[in-house]
Formats: sequence, structure tokens, C-alpha cells
Amino acid sequence: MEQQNFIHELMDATDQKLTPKQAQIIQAAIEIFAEKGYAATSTSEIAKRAGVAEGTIFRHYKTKKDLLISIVSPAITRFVVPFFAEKFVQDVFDQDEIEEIEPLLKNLISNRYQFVKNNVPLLRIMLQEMAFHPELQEQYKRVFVSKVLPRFKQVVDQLRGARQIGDIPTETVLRLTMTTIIGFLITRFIVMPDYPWDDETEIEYTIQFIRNGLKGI
Amino acid sequence: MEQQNFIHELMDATDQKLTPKQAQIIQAAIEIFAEKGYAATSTSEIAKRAGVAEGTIFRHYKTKKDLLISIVSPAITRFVVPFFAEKFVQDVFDQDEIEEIEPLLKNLISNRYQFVKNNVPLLRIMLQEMAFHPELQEQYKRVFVSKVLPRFKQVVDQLRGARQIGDIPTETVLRLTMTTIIGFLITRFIVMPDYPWDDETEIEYTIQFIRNGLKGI
DNA sequence: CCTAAAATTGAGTGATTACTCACTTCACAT
DNA sequence: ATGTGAAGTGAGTAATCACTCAATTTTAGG
Repeated sequence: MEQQNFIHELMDATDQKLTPKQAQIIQAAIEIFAEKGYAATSTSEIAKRAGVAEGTIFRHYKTKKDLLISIVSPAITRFVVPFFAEKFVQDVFDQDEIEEIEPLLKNLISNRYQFVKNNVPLLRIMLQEMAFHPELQEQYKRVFVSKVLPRFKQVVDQLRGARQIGDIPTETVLRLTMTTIIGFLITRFIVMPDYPWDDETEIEYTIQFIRNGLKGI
Repeated sequence: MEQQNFIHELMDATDQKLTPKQAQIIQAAIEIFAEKGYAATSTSEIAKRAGVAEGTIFRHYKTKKDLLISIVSPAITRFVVPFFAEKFVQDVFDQDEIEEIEPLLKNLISNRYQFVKNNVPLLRIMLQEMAFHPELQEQYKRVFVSKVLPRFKQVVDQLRGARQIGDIPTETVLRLTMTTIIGFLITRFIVMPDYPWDDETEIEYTIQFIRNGLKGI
């Protein structure tokens, strides 16, 4: 039901009007790709679950891979960009100087937490298929370098000025922050989704861990 | 060339004597599984690269999946167990009390760093295929809970006594430590293997990050 | 209501798949 | 040397694969 959001955003984002059957195809493909992986999924199975003839898939997508790309590509953008771009444009520039790292981390983690929570199958597909499709890796890289990296550096510099971050290279700060957050999300939603998580508490510990880890002594 | 180690250890561990052709099959399978994923790999391609008839594969492994399991299963054990077991039995019990977290982390990270460095294709296969094969997940869980978890808890308790770790639940300490270390290894060897890493420095920052993150203020 | 374009269909295609099996070759104990 | 079981072979098989296309149904403007 939350995927419906994604499908509508996919419509808006690409300006392609999706026919009802096309939306069913994408919905079914997301489900099955997440369950068994792209390579192990047959187009006949997608058609079956979508309640559609197999030929209909190929009317809209030239190849099976084309279908995958049309799903994962917008998902990458929607997952990566808000990491340190859109959402923070306001927060960063509303106040001339950032003096506290905590609200920043809180905002960032909570935001990505909600997105992942509503798009677990998409995250699974992203993680699985980026390994085997260089064009997806390149898109990730392109988006990250152009949209996320500059803002991140800016923020880190300001935080360093406010003595919130110790003597650690910016690239390393980025790596440690990202792996901790992504590690939390993957542990929470992919590795141990059934563990009785106390999410608020866990997020709070994660924020403190990053904060103290970056501050040094 | 480093995989050769793994193949020999696989021999010793399972007490199965591998014929030369069988070793070639495993070597080829590791390579191609890592490159294209299990589902996208055909047994004919494995046979071709191994320089072996396709029938030979099925002489030794009942199914293609059987071949996968016989590769990944020992790899899981060899990757997970040393995280807080074998290697630390001595270090932990030689001294009655552990008072410093740093040498512990240094030892742990360096050790897993070397293992992953020598077994990148195996790590790739593990990460990819554990998602789709519940029996692999269960083996991971079994090994982790029986071999790693108890010792880890013991160590954390001692470190807490020595005021090296703040007021954080043991499970959360485990999660944060593991994701940071595994995150580093995956970033280093899978996501950005071509980045000009200064490994020693990066390991040092990672240790300090975990240390300060867990200590609190 | 008509009609042309767009959407949908499902039987059909050649290629490829994991796996089998009757057979040959090999290693080695006697 | 010779017999024997294990190792290795590769042509063969039914199933399944991604994809095509001629025919049919649906949609929408006049």
C-alpha cells in the first residue's frame, strides 16, 4: 500500500502516464524482485502476479532489464538525494551557522528511517542489483557526487568550526556517518525485521554514537 | 591465489578430499558467482571456465544449489566465528580483566581486514546469496549465537566495569560495533575498492570512532 | 455511433537451462 | 598384468526462458 506512493511518484517524476496494467506490472515486479532477486524472476511470473498477459510487459518495457532499471533508477534518486540535499537546504541555510550536530542527525536518521520503512522491497532490490548493474552504480555515484557530497562537506566544515567534529578527514566523517546510518537501517529492516525493536531509543543511541564518535575526546 | 587457501581449508574442514577437477570447479564457481550472482550463472559456464565437462559438476554436487552451499557454508563460519571467538579466547582469558578497548578493536579489525582482503569474491557471494537462501541465514544465526554472542557479552561486561563503555545496552553495543566494522570492510573492498585508501589510518580512525562512540561523554 | 489509435492478448519461437545416463578413462590394490 | 570402483565425459532431454507478433479489445475524439 505504501508502494502505491512510489508508483505515483514514479508517474510524476518521469511524466509517463502509467496505465492501470502498467502499475500492476511494476507493483508485481517490485514484489517478486525483492523476494527472489532479478535474475531468478521470470517475466511469466511477473505477468501472472500482475494479472496481465506476458506480452503486455514487453509493450511497455523493451526488455526485462528495462523494467528493472525503470524501477530501481528513480528509487536510487529518492533514497540518496535526501541524505544531505533537499531536506537540508532549508535547515542549513535558514541559520547561517550550524552549531549543533544532534538535531541534524536526528532529522537525517528519522527521515531516512521513514522512507526505508515505507519502501523495504525497493531497498532490497537496490542493495541486490546495484552489485551487478554498472549503470545503476554510475547513477548512484552521479547523484551522490553532485547532490549530496557538496552539501555534506559544507555542513562538516561548519560543524568543525563549532567544535562538534574532531580532527577527522571529511571523507572519513562521511564514511563513518553513512555506514552507521545505513547499517542501522539495514539491520533494522532487512537483517532483523522481526526483532522487537524500540525504534526511538535505538535511533537515539545511534545519534549519540555518531556524535561522540566524531567529536573525539 | 589466495582462494587456494580457502579451498585447502575447505578440504581440511569437511574431511572431503577434493580431486583436482573438483578444486577447479569450486574455484571457477567462486569467480563466476561473485561476478554475476548465483542465479545468473549457468553450470555450463562454470564447467567451461573450470576446464571440465558439465557432467563432472553433477558427479560431485547433486544440484547447482548444492555447489553454492558447499562454497558459502564454510565461508560463513570462517568469516563470522573469529569476530569474537577463537582469536579472543586467549586474549580475553590470558588477562583476568580487560581494561582497554583499543587493542581489542585493533586486533579485531585488523584480523577481519586481512581475511576479507584475501577473500573478496567469497564476501560478495555471501552478501548476495544470504538474502535468498534461508538455510544460509540460519547457519549464520546458529554460528553467531553459539560462538560469538556469549563471548561478546562477556567482553562488553568487563569493559563496562572498566568504564570503557557507557550506558548502552549490550545488544546496541554489538550492533553499532559490528555495523561500523562490516561497513568499513564493505566500503573498502566492495563499494570503493579502487579508492586510494590509506588503510592503516582509516583503521585507526574507525577504532577511535567506535571507542569514543561507545564511551559516551 | 463510428473509427482510428493505443492497449492488450496468448500462442508461438529459438535459445538456454539444470540435470541424466550410458559410456570411457583413470588410479591402484592384488 | 589385471580387475574394480571411482572419476570424468558429453550427447541428450524436458522444461523454462525472454521475447515476438498477428489478432483482438479498449479507449476516446468527433
